[in-house]
Order: sequence, then C-alpha cells, then structure tokens
Amino acid sequence: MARRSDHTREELKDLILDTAWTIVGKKGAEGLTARNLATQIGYTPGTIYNIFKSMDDLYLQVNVRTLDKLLEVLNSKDCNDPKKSPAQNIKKVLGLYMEFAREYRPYWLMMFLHPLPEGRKKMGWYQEKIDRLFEPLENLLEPFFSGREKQKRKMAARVLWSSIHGLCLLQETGRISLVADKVPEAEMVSYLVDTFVAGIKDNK
Amino acid sequence: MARRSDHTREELKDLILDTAWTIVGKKGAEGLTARNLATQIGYTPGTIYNIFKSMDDLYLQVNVRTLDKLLEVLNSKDCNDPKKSPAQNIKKVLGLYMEFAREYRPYWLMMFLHPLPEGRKKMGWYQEKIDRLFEPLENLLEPFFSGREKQKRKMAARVLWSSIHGLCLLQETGRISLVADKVPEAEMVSYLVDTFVAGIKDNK
DNA sequence: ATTATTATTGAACATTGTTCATAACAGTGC
DNA sequence: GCACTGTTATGAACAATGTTCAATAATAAT
Repeated sequence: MARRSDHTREELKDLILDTAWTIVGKKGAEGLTARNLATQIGYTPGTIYNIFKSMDDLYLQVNVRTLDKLLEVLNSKDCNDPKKSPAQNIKKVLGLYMEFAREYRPYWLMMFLHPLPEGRKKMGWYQEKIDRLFEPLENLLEPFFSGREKQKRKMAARVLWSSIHGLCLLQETGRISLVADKVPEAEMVSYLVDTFVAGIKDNK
Repeated sequence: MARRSDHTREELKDLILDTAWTIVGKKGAEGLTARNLATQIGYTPGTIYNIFKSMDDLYLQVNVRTLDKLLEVLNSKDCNDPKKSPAQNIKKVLGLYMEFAREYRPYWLMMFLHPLPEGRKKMGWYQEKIDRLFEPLENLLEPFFSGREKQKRKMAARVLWSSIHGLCLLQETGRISLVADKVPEAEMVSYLVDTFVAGIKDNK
C-alpha cells in the first residue's frame, strides 16, 4: 500500500496527469487505462478516482494540456511577421498547425477523434478555449476585409481553418491516401493558402 | 437453440449485416456489440464469429455499405449538369456530401472516426474504393486545368475535398462551434467554393 | 437406425470503467 | 502512550467488452 503521505493531493494530481501524458505519447489514447496508469505510479485504480471524477475527466485534462500547447504555438511571433505578406503569415500559421498535428499526433488525435463523454455541453470554458484556435487566422485575415465585413472574415477564418484541419485529419489517420503520386503535404498547404487568398481578393 | 437450417450461411450474413446497419443507425457505432446484435437476431455471440472474422470485420462491412451509398450519391447526375457552371456543379457535389454526412451521421462518423483495426494496410481494395471519392471533384475541376496539369488538378481536388470534409467533421462531431453567430453551413460551403474557384482561375 | 458432418451454443478468459466497504494511516487530545 | 477521529488507499466486486472453443444439438449421409 502506498503511504498516504507519499504525495499531497496536488502532487498526486500532477503525477497522474504527467504519467497519463507520457502514456498517451507512447501508446496513444487507447493505452491510457486506469489499471495501467495506476500500476505505473505505484497506486491502484481506486486512487485515480479519488482525484479525477472519471477516466473521461482525465482524458479531458490531457486534452486541455494539448490545447494549451497548441494555442501557444499558433500565437507565436513567427506567425505575425510584419515583414512578410499576409499570405506568407497565414501559410506559416497553418504550417505550424500541421507540424503540431504530426509532432503531437497521439495527443492531437485524442483531442479530435477520441469519443467524447455525454455531458460535454456544460463545459463552456472548454468550448471557448477551442474557439480561440480561430483567432490567429481571424487576425491575419484582417487586411482582406473591411471593418464592417467582420462577419465574413470570421467565416473565412473558419472555412480556412477547417480546410487545413481536414487535410491533417486525413493525413494523420491514414484513412485516405491523400498524397497520391507523392505530392508533399507542404505543397498542398501552400496551394490551399495561395488559392484561397487569391480567391478572397478576387471574390470581393 | 436456433435451428441451424433457419437461415443459410448467406442469409445469415445478410441478416447480421442488416441488423448491424439498423443498430448503428439507432445507437451509433458504440451500440453495435456482439451480444446486442446476437440477441436481436435470435442467435448467440458465437454465431457471429462463424460468419465474420471479428467485430472489426463486421464494422468494415458496414463501412463498405456506407461508402457505396456515398459513392452513388456523389456520382449522381445532379452533379454533372451541363447547363450549370462548373462552380455550381462543384457546389452541388460538396453540398451533397455535407447532406450525406448529416443524414447518415452515425454511419459517416463510424467510417471516419471509429478506431481502425491494426492490419488495415493490407486492404488495398478498400483504399481504392475510398480514393474514388475524389473522382467526381477531379472531373468537375477539369475545365480549370490544362491537359498537362493533371497533377495539379488532382491536388486541387484533394485539397477542396479535405476542406469540405473538415467542415463536416467539425460540424457533426460538435467539437467546435463552427457556425458561430449563426452562419448557415450552406453559406460556408458556398463561400468555400466561390473563393476557391475564383482562386484557381486567378492563380494560374 | 447409425454414423458423420456441421451449425450453434454458452461457459470461460482477458480486458475495460467504476463503485464502495474496509483497512491503513496521520493527526489530535488526554 | 493510548484512544479517538478523519482522511486516503485499497482491492475485491460488478457490469460489459471482444473472443475462443469444447460440447452439443440439428441435420445429412449411409
């Protein structure tokens, strides 16, 4: 039996979350089971339930960590270089997104593919956090829209974001052989942005 | 005990598949369990394993059915109306895709979200079937590319398809509040196609 | 009828998440 | 030191998963 004073409640929470993080990194979301996790930290399944309401709760916390990392990346200075054209900055931010999806694949897949718990509607704070994913793009699209086209700009950001998101999903799940005939994915991002941006300009 | 001559092997396969289909429709992929299915057809779990190698095998067969339906829709005459502009036809086919995703949501989600079995790489025929999803778009994009730009046309089709796919995924999983401020999704499709097509023309 | 074949069964196993009475512990008061 | 109190970790137990496989029931063949 683990000594109950080995860790404070706070330490234990961190320990569980950290261990969960490395498990997901190594074996994916499927590998994150209560018993597996408990064994690794030298406790038993029940302990986890003293700290987290459920496994889904723990999954969510891992997702939050992933989301925070992603938001940090997308808000980096590199994506708002005044010396570069808007299109270049947009390419940069979308490229960073794609890079993140690959580098943190198991976490990223967990965030978007792993089954969600039922009562997910009550977590407004989580939704708001996710919605912040659009902000960098919205800002970068500013030069292309007038002040009263804010609505349209928001829509453009969401459509563009969905596009890159769809590309990543097909890429990372391997469900569809996207890069048929060996077209590098970076070229696809580039093509998407160039075409879309050109379309925005032209479509006014 | 069910009489062994109640159904031929072939009838049994159809019965299982049909029942599986309705279960997924009602309760989603999660509701499709061996025991649940077996009970509904008046047999026992073991019987399913006489017909299908595993539950994953059965999942795959359901996906095949879904995929066939989808391919049929996307290849309908409505998407190749010579009286309409290419952009209008493209809108039509993407709109049909989105409609399908909503109408057949549980099946569509199962196809793209449900965990895949490990040895999925060996099923070339399934991959080829999925790849046929791009064909309608590739054809509709023909007017915009010269004969020797076939490669580029393929890429454009994949990028555009991924875009609508990403939109649908975010929509149907409800993970992200895409339609913030009540922008109808049809408007987003319209905007995507108009912008993208305008970009193609301009970007040459 | 007897035998051979084959389809169906259902108990069994290894996994899940989850609960909860109980035991082990740390602290407090005397 | 001892008894009491409150917290924390436990691990057995429950339900439900996919899956296997010897036993059995139903049919076909002889």
